[in-house]
Parts: sequence; structure tokens; C-alpha cells
Amino acid sequence: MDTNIPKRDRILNAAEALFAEKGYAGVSLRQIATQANVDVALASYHFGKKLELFQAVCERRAQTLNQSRREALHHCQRSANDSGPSVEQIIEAFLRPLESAQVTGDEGWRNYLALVAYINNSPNWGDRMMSQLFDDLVQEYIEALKQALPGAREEDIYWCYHNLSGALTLTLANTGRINRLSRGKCDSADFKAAYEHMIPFIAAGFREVCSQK
Amino acid sequence: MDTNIPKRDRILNAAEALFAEKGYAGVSLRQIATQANVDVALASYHFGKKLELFQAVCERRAQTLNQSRREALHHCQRSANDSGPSVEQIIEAFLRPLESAQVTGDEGWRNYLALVAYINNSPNWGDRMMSQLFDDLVQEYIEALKQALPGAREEDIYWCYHNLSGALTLTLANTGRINRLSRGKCDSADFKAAYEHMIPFIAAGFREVCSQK
DNA sequence: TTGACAATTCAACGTTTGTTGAATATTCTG
DNA sequence: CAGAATATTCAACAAACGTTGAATTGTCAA
Repeated sequence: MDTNIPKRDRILNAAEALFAEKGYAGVSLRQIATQANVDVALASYHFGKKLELFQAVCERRAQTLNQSRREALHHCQRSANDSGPSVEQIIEAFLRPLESAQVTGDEGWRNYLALVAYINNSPNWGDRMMSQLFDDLVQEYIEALKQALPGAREEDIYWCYHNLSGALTLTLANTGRINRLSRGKCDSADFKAAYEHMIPFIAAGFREVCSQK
Repeated sequence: MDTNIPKRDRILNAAEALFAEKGYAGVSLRQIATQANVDVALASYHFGKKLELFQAVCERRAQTLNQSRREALHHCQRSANDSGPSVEQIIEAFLRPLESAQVTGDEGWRNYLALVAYINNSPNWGDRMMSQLFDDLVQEYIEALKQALPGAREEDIYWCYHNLSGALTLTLANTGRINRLSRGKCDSADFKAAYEHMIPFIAAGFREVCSQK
């Protein structure tokens, strides 16, 4: 239960889960400390101000995620023919690392990805924080997409990426809305189904918008 | 400036803008009262608890929006041939009322739609609140889509709608991220460009996923 | 003009908030 | 073991929070 995980990490884990569910302002340091089974002052001791704890949580898994995605991109680039990987392959490389992290049932990663969804959709954090964490990697993907869609206008590619990012964000948020809307036919937590529908959907959208006309 | 708008409405407007930007817990009644140029206690007098004010803000424009969208759907259904409107026409009917509300520069509506984006992506509100406000209308659109995509599996249609909803949500959130990512080539606040890219993108995605295979 | 009612302000309450400094416990190093 | 460094707890703070009841002002019909 309250295993031998270091208290510092327990604070990060609790903050991750709670921030993802309630947002930055919706969670108090006392709630975090309670859930981590730790004294309130310990969060301040390890991380300083509340905002710094939030940033530490956001940054903790970012590099690992970026590395997985980078490797997935390079892998599909190596195993493609001379004209480079297809749009499907690129989208798939972008999504698969998320799926495996979620599907393997790692609750920490699931919470982290829900936190990313919260950040990305928030006018408060969506600009600065997302750029700081992920822009370098995303630019690599944009470059690959440009190559897979020769002649496409840059502007169109960015708008298509915006659509991809939105669909993905709502998936990661995992709100349960699709369950009720579909009267149980779909499950918000079924990430495998979500990604399997997302990949062809997004790829077709890219091709439609970015085809030369 | 501080025009002759009734104080009760000024509270709703201020709450709308602030809740959309900072979320429910990120805004205090005192901030709302200050922005509305009104005493703190007045919000409680008119609306009761903070949560009831939040609900009042969410509900205020929902019916109007639903009505606009319903009319847009019926209009494109009347002007279609026997097989009913196309996927593009249905998506367009779903989005145009939003665009006109935003493009006409009505700041109140822009704030409300950003608030809807916040709600839809939040694990806290995304299920209950969204269903309460919009499910009846969305079901009408789902029915129209079923007709435009004969033979499609219901499950596929719901997942495609999920993708549509996500892309739209991120657009309404208007975080400015695409500006930085695209180095100024795209503008998060340019809703016209957003919708023009979204309609063909989403329609192609629907057709790809929902085609009989 | 009076009286009734609604709108608005004022002052205050009990909580909860983030944060801190001093005190205690634990771990590591020599 | 001694002692230093680190980790953790404890108690307390000032500030901000949502909410309320009483007092004041405004509105409108009789």
C-alpha cells in the first residue's frame, strides 16, 4: 500500500494525479500531502513554492516521453523506403509510445498524460509550458510530415497538427463523456480503441487538407 | 466602459471570462466582483453558492447555441437531396454557428466557448456537465451522420465524433500554442482559418474510418 | 408621500490556504 | 561512536477564501 517509495516521489505521484484531475488551483498542498501520506511542509522543503512543484511534476516524465517518441520516429524513418515514411507511419510513431504507457496499466503515466491534456487545453499553461516541454520534438515530427506531404503549405500542416493535438488531448483527458454519449458502446478509457480510430482518421485528414489542389 | 449593463449580468460576464481563463477553482468570487465592479456579496445574493454561479454561467448561453446549431442542421437537411446532407455539410452546420459568434467579435460568446472548451476537457466537468448541456443536440447530429454514412458501425461514428470534439475543443480554448509552434504562420485566434482547415480534415477522417471495408 | 420589496453595501465570521523557522529524527561520513 | 548533513515533523503566521446577517439604498405601485 504505502510502499517503500521515497516520500519525495510519493509527493510527485500524488501531485501528478491530483493536478491532472482538478487542475493547478483545484488542489491544495495539504491534499497532496494527505494523499502522499506525508507532512504538509515536506512539499515545500523538497520543491519550494507550489508552482515549482507543479513544474517539477510536468518536467519529470517529459524527457522520457520525448525520447520514446524520437526513437519511434527514427525507427519508422529507417525502415521506410527512399521517399520516407508515410503519414500513417508518422502518426503511429507519435501515438504508440503513449498507448503502450497507458495500456501497460502504469497508473503514473496515465496520470501524467492526463496532466499534459490539462496543460495543453488551458489558456494559462497551454502556450509557454507546452512549448517548453515538447516543441523541439514536435518540430521533428513536423519536418517528417512535410517530407511525407510534398508540396503542402506549411500553414496547412500546422493546422492539421493542431487537429491531431486536439483529438489526442481529449483522449488523454479521459473524461468519460463518450461513454455516456454512446450509451456504453465506446469507453473513454479504452485507449487501444481510441488510437486505432485516431490513426486512420488523422492521416486521412492530413492528406485531404495537404494535397495539392 | 462600465456601461449601464445590470450588475447581475456584469457578474455573469466577468465570471464567464475568468472561469474560462483560469478554471473554476482558479477564480475567487472577489476577483469576479472586482472585474464586474460590484460588491463581493452581490454574487451570493443573486446566485447563491459559487458552484451555482458557475452553473448559471454555463447554462446561460447553452440553449441559444443549441438552437442555432439545430436550425443549421435542419436547414442543410432541407436543402439536400433525397439521400440527405453530406458529411461536410453536417460538420459545417455544426461549426458555423460557433464561427459567426466568434468572428463577429462578440467577446462574451468567445469567452463562453472557451469556457465550454475548459469544461469538455476537464475530468471534473467533462462528463456530467457536457452531457447535461449538449447531449440532446449532439444526438441529433449523430443521427444525421449515421444517415450520411450508411453501413458505418455506430462505434466508429462515436469515435470520429470524439476526434471532432477534441479538435474543436482545442480551437475554442485558444491557447496561442499554434502561434509559437508555427512561428507566426498560424494564429490561434483566427477562427476562420481554423474552421476552414477543420471541415475538410474532419470530413475526410469520418469517411476513411466509417467506410465499409 | 408612504410603504413594500428588491438591490446593494458593509462588516464580520470561521476555514482554508501557502509558507516559514525552529525542533526533531534519520542517514551518511569520517 | 561522533558529527555533519539531510530529511521530516511541528506549530504558527498572515492572507485570502466563501458565506452570512444586518444595515442601507434604490425602485415602483398605491
